[in-house]
Amino acid sequence: MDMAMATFNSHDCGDCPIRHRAVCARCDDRELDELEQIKYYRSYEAGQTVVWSGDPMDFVGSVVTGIATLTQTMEDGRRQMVGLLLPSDFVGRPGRERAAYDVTATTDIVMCCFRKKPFEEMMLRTPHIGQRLLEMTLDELDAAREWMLLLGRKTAREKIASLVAIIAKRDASANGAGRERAVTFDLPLTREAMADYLGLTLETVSRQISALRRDHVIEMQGKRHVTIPDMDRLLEEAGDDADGGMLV
Amino acid sequence: MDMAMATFNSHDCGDCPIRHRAVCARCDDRELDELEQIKYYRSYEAGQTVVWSGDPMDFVGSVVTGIATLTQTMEDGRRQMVGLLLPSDFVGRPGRERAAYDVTATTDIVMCCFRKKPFEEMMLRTPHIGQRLLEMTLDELDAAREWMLLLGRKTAREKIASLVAIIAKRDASANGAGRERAVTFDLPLTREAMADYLGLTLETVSRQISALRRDHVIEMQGKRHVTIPDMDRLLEEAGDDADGGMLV
DNA sequence: CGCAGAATTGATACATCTCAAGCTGGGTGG
DNA sequence: CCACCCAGCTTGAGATGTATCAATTCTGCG
Repeated sequence: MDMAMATFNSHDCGDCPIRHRAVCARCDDRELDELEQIKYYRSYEAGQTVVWSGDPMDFVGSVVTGIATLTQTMEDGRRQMVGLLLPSDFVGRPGRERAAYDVTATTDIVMCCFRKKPFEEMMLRTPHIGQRLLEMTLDELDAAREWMLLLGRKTAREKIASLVAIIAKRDASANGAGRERAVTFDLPLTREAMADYLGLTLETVSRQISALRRDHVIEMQGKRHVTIPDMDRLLEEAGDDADGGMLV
Repeated sequence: MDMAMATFNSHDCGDCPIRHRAVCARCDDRELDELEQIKYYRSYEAGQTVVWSGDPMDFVGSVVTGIATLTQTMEDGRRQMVGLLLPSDFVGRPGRERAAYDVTATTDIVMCCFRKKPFEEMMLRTPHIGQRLLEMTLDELDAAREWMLLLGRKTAREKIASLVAIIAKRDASANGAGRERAVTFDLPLTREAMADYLGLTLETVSRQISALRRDHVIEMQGKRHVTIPDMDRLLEEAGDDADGGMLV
């Protein structure tokens, strides 16, 4: 808890790091005040389960810091990650009683939660929230569809390259860096989580990472820290068009 | 065109077959009047492309009758279907200039289109539209995530069984039938389209259909008409829990 | 009737999975 | 402080499911 809160101590929406990107992005000061009435923070340590699929869920909320995942599990244990939740991403569905997926913290996380009932009522009165949520949901749907192409049609090597590219891109946009020079960052996922993301086994993930390393598409310092010497080369390996499929 | 319009001749929202399910579902009479101002119908024949990915798109709209697909294509030609559009499903994204996917009619279809600019303006004034669109988008996101599990973790046999189950379920709900007795319906997709849906080759699709037929999980009259003697058996083969993963 | 697109079936190749054996590095208790 | 331990990771060898290439067989239609 202390670890997770270390980088985030404020309870004031005004200096919230995700103020301009989360579900509250379009809210004016009055609306923010109202949201503050029903909000509270919760922290989870890396590895903890936030909610189990099928469990009742009496809140919705936003990831403030850290990374969480949405996964689906079949009866025999096969697992597929279906969402990667980064800061500002929304968890839960207004109008739904129970969680549809397992939500797991992969790093320490802080969430900004709203009690579901009051939030739903406020949504009806406050178009700004619904509008922003629609926008975010459409973005998620696009991401899910890109992911479907990856799962259905890409080779293991392309899958790994794609995942690395996605994380690199997110990091670049978070840190405001351009594409001009070598990018470096940490993989926030274990090999097993990557396998669940990509529809592979963890052994195949490991092998393909080794192969990309051998071919100098990526460089690694330790098991988690990655350097991309040539982003265009990586995107080529990912099978995306050179511009990374950006939809303006 | 005539074929497609045969089952739908009205231009009055009042007797529209998707009135209660489409993006206009929550609209009152006044709002419907306003929508009628900016709406027009278009028909496409089976096989026709409605829009190409990347092309400018100056309308949004709903499928009224027939079935269309959303597909993504890689540079080397690999294709993955990322959406199956049934009557009442929405096409296009408010705020987006260009189509993100290829939209193709797989049967003759009729679409109810709205000019994009006026529709966007009306959305800002009319919470009912945005609310319904949010609901529909969240449903699509759930469907996309179920599909991701299929693409990432299911075997070819399970994929085919799942697809048949999905179509059977939709048909049952359209025709109001319960689960009690044998269901029969037409596959609205070619083997190739099924392959694109499932992330398989068309040969594998064909082989697995033959296998399910041999094992009496499905029965077929001709190449398209299917009978399900035992729905629970089919769901078992699909790898879903017995209740089909219904989220109430 | 015969052609063309759609579907089936067969033989083989190959990518990924499975099972199994080590490796590595950071934390812990003796 | 060091040896051990253990989770996470890597690598290997062999099995297997699906893709690929190729040949027929259907089926609807001009």
